[in-house]
Amino acid sequence: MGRAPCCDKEGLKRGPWTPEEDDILVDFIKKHGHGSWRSLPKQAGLLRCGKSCRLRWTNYLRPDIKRGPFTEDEEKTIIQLHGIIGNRWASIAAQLPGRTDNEIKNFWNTHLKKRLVKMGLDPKTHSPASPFSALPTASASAAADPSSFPSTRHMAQWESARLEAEARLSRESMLFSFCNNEDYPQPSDPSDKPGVDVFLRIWNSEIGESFRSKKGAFVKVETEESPEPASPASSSSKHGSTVTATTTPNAPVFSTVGCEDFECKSSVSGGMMKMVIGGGSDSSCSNELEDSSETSLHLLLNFNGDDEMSGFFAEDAW
DNA sequence: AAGGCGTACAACCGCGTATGA
DNA sequence: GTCATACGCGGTTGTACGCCT
Repeated sequence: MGRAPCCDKEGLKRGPWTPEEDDILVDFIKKHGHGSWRSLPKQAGLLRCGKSCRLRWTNYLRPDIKRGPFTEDEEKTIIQLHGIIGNRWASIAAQLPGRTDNEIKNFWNTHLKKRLVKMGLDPKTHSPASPFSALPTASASAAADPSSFPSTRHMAQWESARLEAEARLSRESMLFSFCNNEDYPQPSDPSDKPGVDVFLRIWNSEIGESFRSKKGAFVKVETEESPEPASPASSSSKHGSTVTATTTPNAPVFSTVGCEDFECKSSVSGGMMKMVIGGGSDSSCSNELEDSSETSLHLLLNFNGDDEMSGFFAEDAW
């Protein structure tokens, strides 16, 4: 399929935008909306291609863009989501109102990626780097046993704390949101609702959409109250995988949401939270999903209970 | 003061995909 | 079903800026 050129390059301006160009673009979009980006520059009187206008608007001029440094909560969200879905900046940005994919991508590449590398973690997999990688102090045994690696435990402990809070909040949200899942209320600013159920948000976001679009995908996340560290050897089967973590006792809650050939069940009862996303019978598809989800969750949840998480966000971790 | 170097971020490029004729 | 078009996304580049020597 032939791809149309982005624009007529002749006579069009490139490079940094001037304040005058910004004003023209903002004024035009305020009055007319952006409509077709391709025709916008001509209509607005800008010597730019539509693509450049769209980028300038979405990444810089849009009124709802949040400026300023990333908060710790935003950093945590980025790291967590990146560990799960990788370089899907647009999906990550969808979870951070006011932040653009470009901004998050830049922040990742200039700050967070380096921090992970410095900590001896592979920024792609978030798993401990091999003993042959850049971290000279990482012993072979630590690399072989992620649970013994302090940095991993930092991440894991934070993740567990989130899970605990999310399990608690799930009790309150599941009954209502799953009954009306098409209109699940998204927080305008997640920072207003710290700990809001990430599973529900993910399920109702593009990320969830990507899961739902995989017919036959099957993921099972199970948490149970236990004083013992989660076993690294979680069960894995044709139907999905099981991951365990510590939660607090909860009142029984059970709800189900689904579509034609896909189903998401969740329950919280007597200290056990169980979430099952499933459907179909295509095991090859199932395996594909299991790999990424299981690996990430295993890594994050496989830890001891000591309090070392603060180190990840400590100054010296930069 | 000047040059070198590293960092941060805006902008560009090219590919994948959705949509409509 | 095929093709053309437009848009969105992720990777990469260019450049301004600050710090260090």
